[in-house]
Amino acid sequence: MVLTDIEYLLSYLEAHHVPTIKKKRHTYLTYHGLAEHYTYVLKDGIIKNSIILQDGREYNLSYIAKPDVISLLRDEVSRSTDQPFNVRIESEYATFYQVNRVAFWKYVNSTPELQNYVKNYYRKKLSENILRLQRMVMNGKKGAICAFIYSLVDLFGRKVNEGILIDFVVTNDDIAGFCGISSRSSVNRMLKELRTDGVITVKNHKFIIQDVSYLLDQIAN
Amino acid sequence: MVLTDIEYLLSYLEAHHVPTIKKKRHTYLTYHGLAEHYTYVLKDGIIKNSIILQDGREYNLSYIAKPDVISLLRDEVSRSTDQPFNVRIESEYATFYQVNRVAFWKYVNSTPELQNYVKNYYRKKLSENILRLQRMVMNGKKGAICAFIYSLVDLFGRKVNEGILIDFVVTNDDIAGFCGISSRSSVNRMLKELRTDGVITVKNHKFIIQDVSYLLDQIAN
DNA sequence: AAAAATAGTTAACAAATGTATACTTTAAAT
DNA sequence: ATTTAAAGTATACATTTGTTAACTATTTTT
Repeated sequence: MVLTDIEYLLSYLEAHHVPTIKKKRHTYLTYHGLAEHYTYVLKDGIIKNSIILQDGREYNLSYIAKPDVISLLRDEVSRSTDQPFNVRIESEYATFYQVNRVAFWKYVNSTPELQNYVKNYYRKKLSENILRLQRMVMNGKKGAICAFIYSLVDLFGRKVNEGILIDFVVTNDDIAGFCGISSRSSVNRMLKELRTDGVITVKNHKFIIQDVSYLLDQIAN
Repeated sequence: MVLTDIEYLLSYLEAHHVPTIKKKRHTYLTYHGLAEHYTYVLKDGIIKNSIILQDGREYNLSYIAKPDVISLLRDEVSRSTDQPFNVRIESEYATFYQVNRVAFWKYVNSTPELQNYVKNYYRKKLSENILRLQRMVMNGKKGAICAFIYSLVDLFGRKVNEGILIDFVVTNDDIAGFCGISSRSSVNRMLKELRTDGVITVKNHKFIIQDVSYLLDQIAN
């Protein structure tokens, strides 16, 4: 069996008994701007990347719901050790491999498989980001909400009788932070339209998408 | 003297007498979605990356105004040869090195300096994109215009008596395509506010930025 | 030179989104 | 168990942005 790049990384971390740390829901692993001597690899759990703007608003970048390197963006350049994002735990618990930053990069740069992983990581994120930028720029806020909800399908979607269950609780404020909408009441207004139009329903605070094609129609491509 | 990565690439292309092609203003080098057997490196001139959406609108990604590899995003994966963007020439002429795609990647992958260039390229673009996404998402359209005009300073800015001259003609429709504004008349309305507030003036169809700090104040960070 | 296409400007009105407030419901902390 | 904080909902009104149209100026094509 051939290991994928991330599997290769995880098996290495396991084999070398790299220590893990476990953190509780709604605690922070790292803070935007603070120096950090470790590189973290999410082992299991769900985290959210965000940035707090100068005016206090929270800008949400992404959820990460499966094993991945956290905050790879800046650590490679050795002089800048400040974290690019806040990392908050969104599942009950999340566990992370905690690797010394310098040792991590020494290891990566001496292993072709991992150099490849890093390059692919950057390219994949870049590609995703360009698409997301396009969707955010070329749509209004309602289109942004539709694009965001659609993006949850890949992360948390599960087929059920009524449609696609997003098996993860997302608050209106979270959505506001992802889509650049100014308040939870504006988010609510737009979600209500989606409910009225039979696009989504909410059950135990979780979305069920009943009409995926409606969402896609709202997203410029 | 130590060459930067891009200088290293250019000197290699020169040394190996890689052919160049020259294209006129407002012609296209590549079209989004069309297959392409060459990789292009901008030698000199100014180009614009864009995508035409299904509804006909044009989404502008970036200007490139100095030597750089064009459309690096997808070519590495050998099976997908379709171009990610339109590339249109915006200067009177632009010249490009034209390299066979397969040969280009063979060369890159056998040269540590260029592997490094590619990795840095992805990371730099990713980093820029995350910041641009933040600015586009967390601002209204007027903030988007201010962020866009500010981004022109690095590309085309030149210090003059009255302020910073953006030495390149950008139309209102171009701005609309970069900022996701729906029409040139909306762009004009917002630009007029900036003119009225003494932030910019226009001379020979070129912006002169008189108040950079105003622009920065409009951009959430 | 004439005609056609492209681009800038303004205005009036429509639609989308922001803002503030109040109230209710639910979850978390004491 | 009680209190407090967080989250959802609804409404009214303000502001921003979209839409359309008309007119002018400029550039490009014929």
